Amino acid sequence: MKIATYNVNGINARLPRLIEWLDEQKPDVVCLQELKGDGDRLPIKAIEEAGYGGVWMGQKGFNGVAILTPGGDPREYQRGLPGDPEDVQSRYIEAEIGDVIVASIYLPNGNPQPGPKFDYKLAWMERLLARAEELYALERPVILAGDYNVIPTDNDVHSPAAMEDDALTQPESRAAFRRLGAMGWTDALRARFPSGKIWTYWDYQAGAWQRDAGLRIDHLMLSPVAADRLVDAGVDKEYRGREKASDHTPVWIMLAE
DNA sequence: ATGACAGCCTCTGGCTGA
Repeated sequence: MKIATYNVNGINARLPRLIEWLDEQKPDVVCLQELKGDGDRLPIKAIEEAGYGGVWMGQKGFNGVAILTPGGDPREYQRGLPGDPEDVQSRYIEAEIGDVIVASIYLPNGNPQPGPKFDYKLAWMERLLARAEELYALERPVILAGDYNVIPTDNDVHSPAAMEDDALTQPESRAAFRRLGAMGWTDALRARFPSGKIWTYWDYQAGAWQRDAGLRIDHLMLSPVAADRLVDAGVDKEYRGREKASDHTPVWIMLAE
C-alpha cells in the first residue's frame, strides 16, 4: 500500500502535473495540501476522470486539504482539527481506508515570528498533539501525513543560518514536532534514511532548485502498528524539475498489506 | 535591507506563502 503526501500549491494550477503523477506513480492513498480553492473551483470531475476520488475540505483562495484513493472510497473519519471552534482554516482532514487511518495536514507556516501567526502555529501544534494522543490510543495503523512547516533538525535544511529566524526552525516549533516522536510516532523518511540530506521543498526564488537548496518539511508520521509495516519511503524528486511544478515534491511510504 | 517566484482574489496591485 503506497501512501503519499503532496502539497500541490494550487490544485487548478497544478492539475496536469497532479494527474500525470497519479498516472505514473499510482499511489493507493494521496494526501493533498494547499488546494487553494473550494466548491465549484475544485476539479473533482477531472480527478474522477483520472480514476481518483475522496474527501475534500477546501477553502477559497488559501489552504485546503483532501485525501484521495483510486476508486474514491475513503471514509471521512474527522473533518477539521478539533480543539478550536473559532478556527475556520481548512488545514486538516482524516479518512479511513481499510484498516488504516490517514490524516492530511497543512500545518500553519507561522511567519513572521514572533507574532500572531507564530502563536497560531504553536496553538495549532498543541491541538495536533492532542489529536495525535487520541489516535495513538486506538493502537491502529495511523499515518499523519502532510506539510508540517517544521524543519525538524539542522540536517533537514540546506543552510541552517539562512533559516535561523524562520518560524520553521524555531525551538518551539521543533520541540512540538519532537513530542510526536516522544509519543511514539515514527518519522518514516528519517527511518528509511537516518542521516542523509533529503529535501521535499525547494523555493521558487533565487534558483533554489538549481542549487539544490531545499528543506525537509513534508512528513509522514507513523503509529507503531503502521511503522511495523513500513517497507520503504521516498521522495518523487524529479517532479520538482518539471514544467509548472509545485514548490513541494510528493513524499511517499510503502506499507506491507 | 530588500526582493526574488508563484497562485489567487479584491484582479493589472495586494496578500499569502516558506
